[in-house]
Amino acid sequence: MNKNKDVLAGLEDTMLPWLGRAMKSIDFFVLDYFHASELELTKTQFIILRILSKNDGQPQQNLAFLTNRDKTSLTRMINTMERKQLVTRVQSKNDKRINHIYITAHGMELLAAAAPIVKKAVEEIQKGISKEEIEQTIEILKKISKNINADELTAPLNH
Amino acid sequence: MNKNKDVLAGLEDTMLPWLGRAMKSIDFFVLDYFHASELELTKTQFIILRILSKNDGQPQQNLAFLTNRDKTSLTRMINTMERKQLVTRVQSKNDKRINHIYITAHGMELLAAAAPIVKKAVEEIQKGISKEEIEQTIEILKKISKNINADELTAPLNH
DNA sequence: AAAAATTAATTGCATATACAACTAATTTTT
DNA sequence: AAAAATTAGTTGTATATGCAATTAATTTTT
Repeated sequence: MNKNKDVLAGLEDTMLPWLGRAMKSIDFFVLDYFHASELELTKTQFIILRILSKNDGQPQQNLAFLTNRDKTSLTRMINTMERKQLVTRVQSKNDKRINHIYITAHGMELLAAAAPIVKKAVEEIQKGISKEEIEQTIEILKKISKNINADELTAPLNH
Repeated sequence: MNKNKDVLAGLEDTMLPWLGRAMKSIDFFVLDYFHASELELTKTQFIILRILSKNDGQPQQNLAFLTNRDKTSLTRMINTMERKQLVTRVQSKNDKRINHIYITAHGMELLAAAAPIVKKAVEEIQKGISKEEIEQTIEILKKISKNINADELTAPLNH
């Protein structure tokens, strides 16, 4: 019975491992759902398209911030998505360093096709959980994000 | 105001995007914590070591199941971890197809070093959230995983 | 006992992600 | 105006992940 084992046992009473497991399950589930629907989109691509549908023409770095991703990760995401004609890069005329990212018609189509599939997946995921429970859980999740972001302000990051 | 936009707006009232954001924040946070402590471990490696510390000598496929990973992903995780001398593969004598995975002394050391760091990170993450709220949230997360797994039984997967 | 089916693990190919170092463009200092 | 600092994006290198197809070993059928 070592000290190490004690700490790790206590971990099961925290949200961390359960969040990890739930997220992992959800990732598989959504991936399967997309796959089964023969939807040529990944979860990340869906997230980026969704942001663009609300805020089109964002600079890459902004998009990285909005989707909580490292800018290098976003660069390569946009490479992939441009190759698949989901988005286009447009260099800014005012500042040649900046690429504005726009969703294409094809991107909008796939996003529209994804919407009902995501909606159905969410129904499955939330089955048997009351509206109040959902609201409470969302509040807790927001608190977690706030805790972390408040902490990061002391040591600003690159992403 | 198109149909697509409606569905996606409703998404914000579900747990899905908030879970995604919280998890993404946590991943960055834990990564930073490990990095700042100069701990030569990734989150995934930590998870696998933790399982092994409780259930040493698992066949790879079992380990994939226990950590909710695709078996090909696990094969490569074990490649990396074996290279770093965190674990060892031992071929079963009864069944030559099976590799049993054992944690090494070095692996145990790093796991022990990680434990207090993880503990501290969890404290930050859960700051200002009551014990009751934590318990309730864990129950919801369990329900989510159960919903998904119940669903997958109808179409068994490879992982 | 031989053939067929199943199983555990691996490899090929593709996506996603992050840190460090870099390039090119712009802004701030001096 | 020239030098220094900052900023947006890219590239190199590394980890992590999944599906499809493959290999090798074992079990089930015939």
